[in-house]
Amino acid sequence: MPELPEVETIRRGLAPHLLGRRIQQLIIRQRRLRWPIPDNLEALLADRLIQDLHRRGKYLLMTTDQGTVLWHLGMSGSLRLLTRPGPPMKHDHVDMMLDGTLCLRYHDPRRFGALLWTADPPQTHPLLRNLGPEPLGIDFSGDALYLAGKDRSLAIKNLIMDGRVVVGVGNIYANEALFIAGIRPDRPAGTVSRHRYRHLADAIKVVLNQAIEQGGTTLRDFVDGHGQPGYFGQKLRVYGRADQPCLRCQGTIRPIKIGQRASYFCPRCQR
DNA sequence: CCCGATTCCTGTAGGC
DNA sequence: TGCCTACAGGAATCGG
Repeated sequence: MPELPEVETIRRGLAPHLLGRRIQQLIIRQRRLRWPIPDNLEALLADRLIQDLHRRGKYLLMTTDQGTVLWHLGMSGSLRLLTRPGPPMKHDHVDMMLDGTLCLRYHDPRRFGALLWTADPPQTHPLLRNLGPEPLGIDFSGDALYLAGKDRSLAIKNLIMDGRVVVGVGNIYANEALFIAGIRPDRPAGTVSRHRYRHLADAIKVVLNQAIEQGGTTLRDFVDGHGQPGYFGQKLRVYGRADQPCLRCQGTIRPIKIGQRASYFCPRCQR
């Protein structure tokens, strides 16, 4: 499931190969993703020059000479750079043909991803306009989290997974960050002190940076732009470790559902 | 405004 | 072996 570290890993891997190249042709085999791929995207992208590859939250932003491609990988999407593409497999929905035989191929079994276009500054696009700060940027802090969470009853885990509060933190890293910070994931956001919010903000930064260093987390099918898995899965402290010993106190990691989502925590270390 | 439930989708795993 | 069901989840949207 691509969260911020996985998208950043893809971005870093692809950028050197894409920058300065021209899109020869876009081949779309399935337009129905989270939102339909725009009807005229083939025409809009033909002959466009790729000038930059950015990330905003979990969105990959491909800047061209006439506008920006917004790419979201949903939960099962992958982008692979292929030097000589073979015949498309099932769920290979889009091929972006670059100079020569180079091909950027989008694969997404569950089709929760999106491929959109804007000619305007991307930050004004409806999907990006209301996004909160980047967790690894200077606008994000424990104080910012505290302000977003005070007087609110929702679970702290849901607060940090809300893209309007902070972007890029999905289910896996929310669980990990709350373990590092020693906060129960189901604790009402309004009951967390400013001091503990500072710890939490630090924990989010730590876990995301560690995951980026490891090339992301491959639970089942995540691969980077060159088809390589990430290795942070071996370093997960609580996620998916129900009934296993806590790495800190040897107590037992407990699974709970929070807002229909799988959550894991150590009842002794997290309060 | 706030917050929980619902929705999209398909591969995988577990029960029988 | 095959059929069925439950489950996984990012994030917009709906309903109370």
